[in-house]
Amino acid sequence: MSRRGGGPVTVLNVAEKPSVAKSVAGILSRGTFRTREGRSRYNKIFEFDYAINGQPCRMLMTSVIGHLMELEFADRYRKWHSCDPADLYQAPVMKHVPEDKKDIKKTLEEEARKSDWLVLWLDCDREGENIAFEVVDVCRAVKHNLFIRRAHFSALIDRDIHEAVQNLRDPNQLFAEAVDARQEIDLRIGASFTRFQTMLLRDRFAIDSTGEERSRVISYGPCQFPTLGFIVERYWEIQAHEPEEFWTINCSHQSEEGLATFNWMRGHLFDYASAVILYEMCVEEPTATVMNVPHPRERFKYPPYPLNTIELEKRASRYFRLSSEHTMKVAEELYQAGFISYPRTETDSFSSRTDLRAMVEEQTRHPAWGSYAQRLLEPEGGLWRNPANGGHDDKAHPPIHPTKFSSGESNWSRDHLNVYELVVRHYLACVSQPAVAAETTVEIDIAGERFSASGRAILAKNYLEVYRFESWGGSVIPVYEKGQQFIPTTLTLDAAVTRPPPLLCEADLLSCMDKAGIGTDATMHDHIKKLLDRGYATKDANTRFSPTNLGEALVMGYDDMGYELWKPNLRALMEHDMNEVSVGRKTKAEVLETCLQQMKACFLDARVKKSKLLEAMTIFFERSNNTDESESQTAGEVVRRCNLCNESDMALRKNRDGNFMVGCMNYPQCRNAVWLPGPTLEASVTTNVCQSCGPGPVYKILFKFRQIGIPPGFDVNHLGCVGGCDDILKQLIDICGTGSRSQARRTPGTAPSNNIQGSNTRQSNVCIHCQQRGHASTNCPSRVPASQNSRPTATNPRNDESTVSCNTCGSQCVLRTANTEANRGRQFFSCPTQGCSFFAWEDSINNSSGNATTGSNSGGSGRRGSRGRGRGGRGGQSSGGRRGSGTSFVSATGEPVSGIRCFSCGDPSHFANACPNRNTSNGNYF
DNA sequence: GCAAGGTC
Repeated sequence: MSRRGGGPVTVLNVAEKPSVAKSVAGILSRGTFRTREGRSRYNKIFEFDYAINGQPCRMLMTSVIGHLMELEFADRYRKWHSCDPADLYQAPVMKHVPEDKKDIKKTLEEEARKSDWLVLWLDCDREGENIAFEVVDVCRAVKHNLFIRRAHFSALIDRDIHEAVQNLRDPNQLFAEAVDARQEIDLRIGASFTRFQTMLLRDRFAIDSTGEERSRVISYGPCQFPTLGFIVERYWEIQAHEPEEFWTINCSHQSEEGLATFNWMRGHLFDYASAVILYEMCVEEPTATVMNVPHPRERFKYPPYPLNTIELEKRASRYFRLSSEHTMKVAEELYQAGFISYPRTETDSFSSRTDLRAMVEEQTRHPAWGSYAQRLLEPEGGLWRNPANGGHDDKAHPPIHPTKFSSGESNWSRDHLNVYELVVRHYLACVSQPAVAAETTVEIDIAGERFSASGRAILAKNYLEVYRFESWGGSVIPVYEKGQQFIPTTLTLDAAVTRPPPLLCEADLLSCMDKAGIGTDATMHDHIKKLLDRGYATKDANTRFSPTNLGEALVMGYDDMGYELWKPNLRALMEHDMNEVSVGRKTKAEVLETCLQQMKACFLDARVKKSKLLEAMTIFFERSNNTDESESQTAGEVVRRCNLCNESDMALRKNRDGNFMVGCMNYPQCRNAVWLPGPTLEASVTTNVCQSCGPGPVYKILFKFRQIGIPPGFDVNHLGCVGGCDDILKQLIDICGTGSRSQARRTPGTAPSNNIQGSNTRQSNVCIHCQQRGHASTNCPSRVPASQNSRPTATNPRNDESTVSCNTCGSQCVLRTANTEANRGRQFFSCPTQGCSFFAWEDSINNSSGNATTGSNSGGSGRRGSRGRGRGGRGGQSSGGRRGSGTSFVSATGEPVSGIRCFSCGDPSHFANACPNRNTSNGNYF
């Protein structure tokens, strides 16, 4: 440590924000500092004496307000028309202090001139380090020989602050450089794409009716676009969803003790015939036998982790429907008034040095939760529990917690009351014991099918008493004894339909951003608000987001170019590079060069492919009158009146990829569309009217298919109807698919479209059998009742193996015999494992090995053929039935068994319960 | 007029 001969040195201390300057001054001076005004009315200067490592110091403590500087292009590049946007990848950039920060700069300059040392108390993260160097630049410019040191602290508590000042270090240049690189990349990419797309699109299209096009900015940013991408992607997922029917057997039992609702342990089946067979067997032998009654098991519901910014925003959105942006505004005001701690924090664990009980003590006076706080402090109550550690620590701020008691201030709005209440109740919940319950599960067997029912008795609510935002329901079921038998009160076969996931709500969006690393805890709400301000998305009353036409068109345009500029990957790569710079594995210059080079190439290519953006916009917007372009849109030939909106005609069209569809001319108001087979080479509307489809007239279309694209047996020429009567068309779509965008963009987990009647999944009440509206598939007039004609279509020769192993769940499948009118005596395999929905008719299994005959071991009834496990192959053979080999099952002798397919998609490599079509993340597919 | 990052 450098010292000057004997006398005190003057030390200028600078914090990132006024509150920290005041706290640090208070701690170091033990509350004896003097305050004077600086040039900025927010940034006071605190003075006190202190000794650093024995060196007497005259301390001056002041602050900035976040970044002091902004990055900007050199003058000549600032006007939008001053240069080609591509030039912005090389244009000189410089940091400057914006007008509203000039007074802070002046204070720093004045105080630095008087000082010998400069000690930097910025937050201990990359941005803080970067701000530190901004402060250094300003101060050194007026005082070249300043001695510069950095204080490292993780919390504004005495021990940390005293330790920090006695262990001053050098500022971390690498951290600051990582931020420099981030700033420069963000600016160059953001400005170039924003200028490009604004100038390209704004004047060409009538984007809004307010006549404000001239001032509209169609911005691009590496955070705002991925955020928009999440919204659009979910919207497309909903558009692409095709409802699929499934069946489940439900059972209930009403006794004097109450009602028990039993769930089928297979869950549900997508195959109607299988479900009916199992159901009919249950109905014919409906006696339920109680298989086991395990002892009640203790269950816990744990309190949440300590509150950080993202959780505060998510919960305020869920509980009070506040926008994240508004929540932060209210929280900031509560913080400024001293009622809650600093609201921008990633930290969700309390330091072991925090006085947790003192904060509870404060709240004991509150009329609503005071008595709970009091009980928390009573040791005999046993309600206290040290808070869990959420695993995040930004090393700068503690979790959000109450800092001052209030039972409501006169100037508080309802939102202030709500946010304060959330912070307090959340804190009290964190230091409470979890809720406890006893759960019992009863399992019954009806005709070989298993059902279960659960009851839950809440033993102690604990934290739920104070955390009114969460609940945990109790339910009571009658007591059963093992072996007990009863006849169910109801036993039904019920149909349901898969539903698309909901639009993203604000909490979902924040989670997506958090997971993908888009924005920081302090800026996420800004990015969301920006999408609304820019007119890229809208938010409904349930805080769910939809893209606007503009938002969807932009994402569609870039997507069609083949770029993932709207996906989070780019930001993730940039973040990764920033980390590399901050640990010294890459230099700032290196990262800037490679990243900007790639982005410039992408920019230039995007400009070449600008027609994709224009085409996407054309789908949603009229051409503006103030352009001289004369790209006319062909109206297409009318095929029929739109059977969805009944307001417009539907016309035959060909999209830019050469795919044909018949779409409503009222698009985008009406999205009714029928996509035609992918291999369609030519299509033209004829004057030939279909005699069976209505409401008429529905004109037939003359197709010419690509010979190479259609299966053998189909003619390249076909006169077809899109009204729903044309089986050939249906088959071709089933086999070859369509050119539908929704199909092309379908997420990997959704089933292919075979809906010839319309891909407009907003109208989801379509019978999946006849594709007509107005009835569910269970009531479909075209359908033969399953009990009369429920045989699967499998035509494979009889299988000679009686036992197969389910490769999905690893269990031995059981050979059973159907006992229903339609299928009496027919044998089938079913997997006994709970939750595994494997079912296969024994006579549909094709095994050419001709081994031992079936049935010889199956006993009189054939219900429970008990065999050795057949998995794993024989001798040196590998298990030919493993997934991926094309056959999922092996016989008892190790031979592969073919002919068993997934009920859902028909793929022989898996069964329905492992079908990727069901395995989507949204939890709404089954 | 453009980005995202600080913060009053």
